[in-house]
Amino acid sequence: MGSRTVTTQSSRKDIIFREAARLFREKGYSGSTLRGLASRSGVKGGSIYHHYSSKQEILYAIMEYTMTNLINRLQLAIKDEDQPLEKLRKAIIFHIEYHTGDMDETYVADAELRSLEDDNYRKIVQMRNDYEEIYRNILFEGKCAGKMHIENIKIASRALLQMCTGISYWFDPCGEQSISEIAENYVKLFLWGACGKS
Amino acid sequence: MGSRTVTTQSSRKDIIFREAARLFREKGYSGSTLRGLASRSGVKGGSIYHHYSSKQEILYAIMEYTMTNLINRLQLAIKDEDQPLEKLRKAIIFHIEYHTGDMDETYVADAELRSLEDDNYRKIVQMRNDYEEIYRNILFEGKCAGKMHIENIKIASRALLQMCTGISYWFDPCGEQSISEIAENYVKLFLWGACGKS
DNA sequence: GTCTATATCGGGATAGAC
DNA sequence: GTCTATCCCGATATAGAC
Repeated sequence: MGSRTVTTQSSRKDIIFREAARLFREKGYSGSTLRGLASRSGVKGGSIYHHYSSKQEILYAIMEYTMTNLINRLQLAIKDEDQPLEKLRKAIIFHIEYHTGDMDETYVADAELRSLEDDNYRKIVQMRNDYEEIYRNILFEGKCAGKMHIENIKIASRALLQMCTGISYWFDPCGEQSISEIAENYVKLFLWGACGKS
Repeated sequence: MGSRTVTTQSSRKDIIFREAARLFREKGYSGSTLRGLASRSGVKGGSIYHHYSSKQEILYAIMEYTMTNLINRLQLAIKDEDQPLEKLRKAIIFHIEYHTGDMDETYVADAELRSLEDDNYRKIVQMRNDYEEIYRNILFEGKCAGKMHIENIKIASRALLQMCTGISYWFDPCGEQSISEIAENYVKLFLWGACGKS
């Protein structure tokens, strides 16, 4: 997204981007129409094509932007931490905070893989794998250091991420629980389980 | 689904039902066409309407059938078990086995809520809530009995179900790991966490 | 119960004026 | 940079023959 460094103004392209994420989240990619997107963005149908060359390009832009952000910021969030348990904790919290902060984009990035055309599909799958690999590495380090007892790292990392990503399916920013409460709850749940130390 | 009690033959309606679940899973409800469904089912487009009155009715049939099955069979799976931990174990295993056995139907039931029209939507949301409530009750019993240390039951039950449902997003029936291996792995993970007893 | 033919509508995308 | 007008296609659904 071409966010300006100084001004607080959103360009029309930014608005279309944001509204597309919201619309795709609500109705799915196939269920969304460019006329509907135009209407929410305050323009008429044809004007979309001044900013994007196709519907598919909008979807790809959302997913590429989201995955790039996820990977870069996750690396930033854990780079100063050596202790595996603490590293995992920071990674989990980052994932949850990003997924509850940019809920529309992350939901789309998570749910609309099947709507990508071949080339786009390959690129995003690759990025998703890169992201997950960071979590697998953390679990692997923790296991080697004897801090975690994980039988199968692939399974555990998937379970962890799915459990955390799922928060954005029901999280209500106006609800009673704050993000950090929920996040800490998930960290404990994954580290110590339902029967572990309270 | 009108499954016969004796014969092994699938009626055409059953075939359409099954192929619809497969198609909706691959392309999403909005992304699927009745022509495509007809083609996979071995009939021409118009013939679908002899069995179902609309595309929406097919989607609802899949979701209603799946949710009914889930609720009934879950109750059956845990009805003879009093011990909370063992009850939870059986419930988790049931959920995973059903979700990996009828992958297409359960995926659709999980992902296509937004494609349901108002009345259908309300009914399925109600059923989904009934299903989740059974899990919440198990966690509640376990907590009261002092067997589980769960801060927030709503959060924990959602985390659990999302983590388990997610298996059907990547599970490969031809892969190396068997369902029961994966299921036991998940049970351990949820009960004891990544740092608990191995 | 399945077919062919068709009505009707709404979608993505383009062209050219302002 | 946005608009209006339009092209073209494919979608759901219906009607009536076989």
